[in-house]
Amino acid sequence: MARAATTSDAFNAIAEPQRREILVLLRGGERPVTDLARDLGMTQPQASKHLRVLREVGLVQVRGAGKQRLYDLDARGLRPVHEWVGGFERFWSESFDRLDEYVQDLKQATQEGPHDGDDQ
Amino acid sequence: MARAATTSDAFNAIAEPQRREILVLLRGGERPVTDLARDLGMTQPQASKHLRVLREVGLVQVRGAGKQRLYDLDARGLRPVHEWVGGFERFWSESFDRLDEYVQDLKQATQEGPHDGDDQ
DNA sequence: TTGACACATTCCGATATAGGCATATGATGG
DNA sequence: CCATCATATGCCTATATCGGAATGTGTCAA
Repeated sequence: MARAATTSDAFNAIAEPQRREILVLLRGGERPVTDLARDLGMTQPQASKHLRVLREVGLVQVRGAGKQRLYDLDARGLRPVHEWVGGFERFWSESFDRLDEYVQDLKQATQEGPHDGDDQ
Repeated sequence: MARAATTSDAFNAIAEPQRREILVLLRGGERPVTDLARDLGMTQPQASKHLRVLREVGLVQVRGAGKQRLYDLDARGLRPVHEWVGGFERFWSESFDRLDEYVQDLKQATQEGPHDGDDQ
Protein backbone atom coordinates (compact mmCIF):
# COMPACT_ATOMS: atom_id res chain seq x y z
CA MET A 1 0.00 0.00 0.00
CA ALA A 2 1.19 3.48 -0.66
CA ARG A 3 0.99 6.32 1.76
CA ALA A 4 -2.41 7.35 3.01
CA ALA A 5 -4.17 9.45 0.44
CA THR A 6 -3.18 13.07 0.63
CA THR A 7 -6.83 13.93 0.55
CA SER A 8 -7.55 12.00 3.70
CA ASP A 9 -6.92 14.60 6.35
CA ALA A 10 -5.33 17.89 7.28
CA PHE A 11 -2.15 16.20 8.47
CA ASN A 12 -1.50 14.88 5.02
CA ALA A 13 -2.61 18.02 3.28
CA ILE A 14 -0.11 20.21 5.11
CA ALA A 15 2.71 17.76 4.59
CA GLU A 16 3.20 19.39 1.21
CA PRO A 17 5.30 22.56 1.38
CA GLN A 18 3.55 24.22 -1.52
CA ARG A 19 0.20 23.65 0.06
CA ARG A 20 1.45 25.21 3.23
CA GLU A 21 2.52 28.22 1.23
CA ILE A 22 -0.89 28.46 -0.35
CA LEU A 23 -2.52 28.45 3.06
CA VAL A 24 -0.19 31.16 4.26
CA LEU A 25 -1.01 33.32 1.28
CA LEU A 26 -4.69 32.85 1.86
CA ARG A 27 -4.37 34.36 5.29
CA GLY A 28 -4.27 37.63 3.40
CA GLY A 29 -7.75 37.03 2.09
CA GLU A 30 -9.46 35.15 -0.69
CA ARG A 31 -7.71 34.94 -4.01
CA PRO A 32 -8.10 33.56 -7.51
CA VAL A 33 -6.09 30.59 -8.68
CA THR A 34 -3.88 32.40 -11.14
CA ASP A 35 -2.84 34.88 -8.50
CA LEU A 36 -1.69 32.13 -6.20
CA ALA A 37 0.08 30.29 -8.97
CA ARG A 38 1.98 33.39 -9.99
CA ASP A 39 2.95 34.34 -6.45
CA LEU A 40 4.22 30.87 -5.72
CA GLY A 41 5.98 30.34 -9.01
CA MET A 42 3.98 27.31 -10.00
CA THR A 43 1.86 26.53 -13.00
CA GLN A 44 -1.86 27.09 -12.92
CA PRO A 45 -2.68 23.38 -13.10
CA GLN A 46 -0.39 22.73 -10.19
CA ALA A 47 -2.11 25.36 -8.14
CA SER A 48 -5.50 23.96 -9.07
CA LYS A 49 -4.47 20.51 -8.01
CA HIS A 50 -3.17 21.62 -4.66
CA LEU A 51 -6.26 23.70 -4.11
CA ARG A 52 -8.38 20.72 -4.86
CA VAL A 53 -6.65 18.73 -2.18
CA LEU A 54 -7.01 21.55 0.28
CA ARG A 55 -10.66 21.81 -0.57
CA GLU A 56 -11.23 18.13 -0.17
CA VAL A 57 -9.91 18.18 3.36
CA GLY A 58 -11.86 21.33 4.03
CA LEU A 59 -9.01 23.74 4.53
CA VAL A 60 -10.20 26.13 1.85
CA GLN A 61 -13.51 27.11 0.41
CA VAL A 62 -14.30 28.27 -3.07
CA ARG A 63 -16.63 30.94 -4.26
CA GLY A 64 -17.39 31.64 -7.87
CA ALA A 65 -16.87 35.25 -8.84
CA GLY A 66 -17.53 35.70 -12.50
CA LYS A 67 -14.87 34.00 -14.52
CA GLN A 68 -12.78 33.56 -11.45
CA ARG A 69 -13.00 31.25 -8.50
CA LEU A 70 -11.94 32.81 -5.27
CA TYR A 71 -10.34 30.50 -2.75
CA ASP A 72 -10.65 31.36 0.88
CA LEU A 73 -8.98 29.97 3.94
CA ASP A 74 -11.02 27.82 6.27
CA ALA A 75 -8.61 27.14 9.05
CA ARG A 76 -10.94 25.20 11.28
CA GLY A 77 -9.47 21.96 10.05
CA LEU A 78 -6.11 22.99 11.43
CA ARG A 79 -7.39 23.11 14.93
CA PRO A 80 -7.19 19.36 15.57
CA VAL A 81 -3.67 19.38 14.23
CA HIS A 82 -2.70 22.17 16.54
CA GLU A 83 -4.20 20.34 19.45
CA TRP A 84 -2.51 17.08 18.64
CA VAL A 85 0.88 18.70 18.33
CA GLY A 86 0.16 20.79 21.39
CA GLY A 87 -0.08 17.58 23.34
CA PHE A 88 3.69 17.42 23.09
CA GLU A 89 4.38 20.92 24.23
CA ARG A 90 5.43 19.93 27.68
CA PHE A 91 7.91 17.51 26.20
CA TRP A 92 9.80 19.91 24.06
CA SER A 93 9.92 22.40 26.89
CA GLU A 94 11.33 19.68 29.05
CA SER A 95 14.05 18.91 26.58
CA PHE A 96 15.27 22.42 27.00
CA ASP A 97 16.27 21.99 30.60
CA ARG A 98 17.53 18.46 30.47
CA LEU A 99 21.16 18.43 29.59
CA ASP A 100 20.67 14.74 29.82
CA GLU A 101 19.59 14.45 26.33
CA TYR A 102 22.50 16.38 25.00
CA VAL A 103 24.88 14.16 26.86
CA GLN A 104 23.24 11.05 25.52
CA ASP A 105 23.51 12.50 22.07
CA LEU A 106 27.22 12.67 22.44
CA LYS A 107 27.55 9.30 24.03
CA GLN A 108 25.61 7.73 21.24
CA ALA A 109 27.48 9.49 18.51
CA THR A 110 30.62 8.11 20.01
CA GLN A 111 29.28 4.61 20.31
CA GLU A 112 27.94 4.50 16.82
CA GLY A 113 31.02 5.80 15.08
CA PRO A 114 32.45 9.15 14.05
CA HIS A 115 30.18 10.00 11.12
CA ASP A 116 26.78 8.88 12.34
CA GLY A 117 24.76 6.47 10.32
CA ASP A 118 21.61 8.25 11.31
CA ASP A 119 20.60 9.33 7.88
CA GLN A 120 19.60 6.85 5.24
CA MET B 1 8.25 13.53 -8.96
CA ALA B 2 6.52 11.81 -6.12
CA ARG B 3 5.68 13.40 -2.86
CA ALA B 4 8.47 14.83 -0.80
CA ALA B 5 10.24 12.09 1.04
CA THR B 6 8.56 11.15 4.26
CA THR B 7 11.90 11.40 5.90
CA SER B 8 12.33 15.01 4.95
CA ASP B 9 10.69 16.77 7.85
CA ALA B 10 8.40 16.52 10.82
CA PHE B 11 5.37 17.56 8.80
CA ASN B 12 5.73 14.52 6.62
CA ALA B 13 6.65 12.24 9.45
CA ILE B 14 3.49 12.95 11.38
CA ALA B 15 1.31 12.61 8.31
CA GLU B 16 1.31 8.90 9.02
CA PRO B 17 -1.29 7.86 11.59
CA GLN B 18 0.77 4.98 12.92
CA ARG B 19 3.73 7.20 13.46
CA ARG B 20 1.55 9.59 15.37
CA GLU B 21 0.46 6.72 17.55
CA ILE B 22 4.04 5.77 18.18
CA LEU B 23 4.84 9.29 19.29
CA VAL B 24 1.87 9.31 21.61
CA LEU B 25 2.95 6.06 23.18
CA LEU B 26 6.44 7.39 23.68
CA ARG B 27 5.10 10.18 25.82
CA GLY B 28 4.86 7.51 28.46
CA GLY B 29 8.60 7.04 28.40
CA GLU B 30 11.17 5.20 26.37
CA ARG B 31 10.29 1.79 25.04
CA PRO B 32 11.69 -1.08 23.03
CA VAL B 33 10.51 -1.78 19.50
CA THR B 34 8.66 -4.98 20.21
CA ASP B 35 6.65 -3.30 22.90
CA LEU B 36 5.50 -0.61 20.56
CA ALA B 37 4.74 -3.06 17.80
CA ARG B 38 2.60 -5.16 20.09
CA ASP B 39 0.73 -2.23 21.56
CA LEU B 40 -0.05 -0.86 18.16
CA GLY B 41 -0.92 -4.13 16.54
CA MET B 42 1.73 -3.96 13.90
CA THR B 43 4.57 -6.22 12.93
CA GLN B 44 8.02 -5.63 14.31
CA PRO B 45 9.52 -4.70 10.94
CA GLN B 46 6.76 -2.16 10.46
CA ALA B 47 7.49 -0.60 13.79
CA SER B 48 11.19 -0.52 13.03
CA LYS B 49 10.59 1.19 9.75
CA HIS B 50 8.39 3.85 11.24
CA LEU B 51 10.84 4.37 14.03
CA ARG B 52 13.56 4.82 11.51
CA VAL B 53 11.65 7.58 9.81
CA LEU B 54 10.95 9.23 13.12
CA ARG B 55 14.60 9.00 13.99
CA GLU B 56 15.69 10.43 10.70
CA VAL B 57 13.63 13.53 11.23
CA GLY B 58 14.80 13.70 14.80
CA LEU B 59 11.54 13.04 16.57
CA VAL B 60 12.87 10.09 18.50
CA GLN B 61 16.21 9.04 19.86
CA VAL B 62 17.56 5.58 20.39
CA ARG B 63 19.58 4.19 23.18
CA GLY B 64 21.01 0.74 23.27
CA ALA B 65 20.06 -1.19 26.38
CA GLY B 66 21.44 -4.66 26.20
CA LYS B 67 19.73 -6.58 23.49
CA GLN B 68 17.08 -3.97 23.24
CA ARG B 69 17.02 -0.55 21.74
CA LEU B 70 14.98 1.92 23.70
CA TYR B 71 13.29 4.61 21.68
CA ASP B 72 12.61 7.88 23.37
CA LEU B 73 10.58 10.85 22.34
CA ASP B 74 12.39 13.99 21.28
CA ALA B 75 9.57 16.39 20.71
CA ARG B 76 11.65 19.40 19.86
CA GLY B 77 11.07 18.82 16.19
CA LEU B 78 7.36 19.29 16.73
CA ARG B 79 7.80 22.79 17.90
CA PRO B 80 8.10 24.34 14.44
CA VAL B 81 5.02 22.44 13.40
CA HIS B 82 3.11 23.74 16.36
CA GLU B 83 4.21 27.24 15.59
CA TRP B 84 3.32 27.05 11.96
CA VAL B 85 -0.14 25.75 12.66
CA GLY B 86 -0.48 28.24 15.49
CA GLY B 87 -0.11 30.96 12.92
CA PHE B 88 -3.65 30.14 11.89
CA GLU B 89 -5.16 30.20 15.31
CA ARG B 90 -6.75 33.56 14.90
CA PHE B 91 -8.40 32.36 11.72
CA TRP B 92 -10.16 29.39 13.13
CA SER B 93 -11.28 31.44 16.09
CA GLU B 94 -12.60 33.99 13.67
CA SER B 95 -14.61 31.41 11.84
CA PHE B 96 -16.44 30.81 15.04
CA ASP B 97 -17.94 34.26 15.22
CA ARG B 98 -18.47 34.96 11.58
CA LEU B 99 -21.82 33.68 10.54
CA ASP B 100 -20.71 34.87 7.20
CA GLU B 101 -18.95 31.73 6.39
CA TYR B 102 -21.86 29.59 7.38
CA VAL B 103 -24.14 31.60 5.17
CA GLN B 104 -21.78 31.26 2.25
CA ASP B 105 -21.64 27.57 2.88
CA LEU B 106 -25.35 27.36 2.38
CA LYS B 107 -25.41 29.66 -0.59
CA GLN B 108 -22.77 27.60 -2.29
CA ALA B 109 -24.39 24.30 -1.51
CA THR B 110 -27.52 25.65 -3.13
CA GLN B 111 -25.71 26.91 -6.18
CA GLU B 112 -23.77 23.77 -6.71
CA GLY B 113 -26.65 21.35 -6.37
CA PRO B 114 -28.34 19.38 -3.60
CA HIS B 115 -25.71 16.71 -3.02
CA ASP B 116 -22.45 18.58 -3.15
CA GLY B 117 -19.84 17.53 -5.66
CA ASP B 118 -17.12 18.58 -3.31
CA ASP B 119 -15.48 15.25 -2.93
CA GLN B 120 -13.80 13.58 -5.82
C1' DT C 1 -22.31 32.15 -31.85
C1' DT C 2 -17.64 32.97 -31.41
C1' DG C 3 -13.53 34.26 -29.05
C1' DA C 4 -11.02 35.08 -24.99
C1' DC C 5 -10.00 34.32 -20.44
C1' DA C 6 -9.89 31.57 -15.85
C1' DC C 7 -9.77 27.43 -14.18
C1' DA C 8 -10.28 22.14 -13.87
C1' DT C 9 -9.22 17.69 -15.39
C1' DT C 10 -6.85 13.96 -17.69
C1' DC C 11 -2.95 11.38 -19.27
C1' DC C 12 1.84 10.53 -18.72
C1' DG C 13 6.17 9.20 -16.32
C1' DA C 14 9.17 8.91 -12.28
C1' DT C 15 9.43 8.06 -7.62
C1' DA C 16 8.55 6.89 -2.96
C1' DT C 17 5.76 4.99 0.04
C1' DA C 18 3.56 1.26 3.23
C1' DG C 19 2.97 -3.52 4.00
C1' DG C 20 4.33 -8.46 4.03
C1' DC C 21 7.89 -11.75 4.29
C1' DA C 22 12.45 -13.44 4.61
C1' DT C 23 16.71 -12.63 6.30
C1' DA C 24 20.78 -10.10 8.03
C1' DT C 25 22.88 -7.82 12.00
C1' DG C 26 23.81 -7.21 17.00
C1' DA C 27 24.17 -8.28 21.64
C1' DT C 28 23.71 -11.69 25.46
C1' DG C 29 24.24 -15.95 27.90
C1' DG C 30 26.13 -20.40 28.22
C1' DC D 1 31.99 -20.28 19.53
C1' DC D 2 26.99 -21.14 19.33
C1' DA D 3 22.13 -20.53 20.11
C1' DT D 4 18.85 -17.12 21.07
C1' DC D 5 16.43 -13.07 21.50
C1' DA D 6 15.66 -8.14 19.77
C1' DT D 7 15.95 -5.30 15.87
C1' DA D 8 17.16 -3.73 11.35
C1' DT D 9 17.20 -4.31 6.38
C1' DG D 10 16.35 -5.99 1.80
C1' DC D 11 13.21 -7.35 -1.75
C1' DC D 12 8.68 -7.20 -3.87
C1' DT D 13 4.02 -5.45 -5.06
C1' DA D 14 0.37 -2.11 -5.32
C1' DT D 15 -0.70 2.38 -5.03
C1' DA D 16 -0.59 7.31 -4.53
C1' DT D 17 1.44 10.75 -5.19
C1' DC D 18 3.82 15.35 -7.85
C1' DG D 19 5.07 17.55 -12.03
C1' DG D 20 4.42 18.68 -16.94
C1' DA D 21 1.78 19.19 -21.12
C1' DA D 22 -2.50 19.07 -23.44
C1' DT D 23 -7.12 19.57 -23.34
C1' DG D 24 -11.84 20.07 -21.34
C1' DT D 25 -15.32 23.11 -19.07
C1' DG D 26 -17.44 27.38 -17.75
C1' DT D 27 -18.24 32.29 -17.96
C1' DC D 28 -18.31 36.66 -20.00
C1' DA D 29 -18.28 40.10 -23.83
C1' DA D 30 -19.00 41.48 -28.45
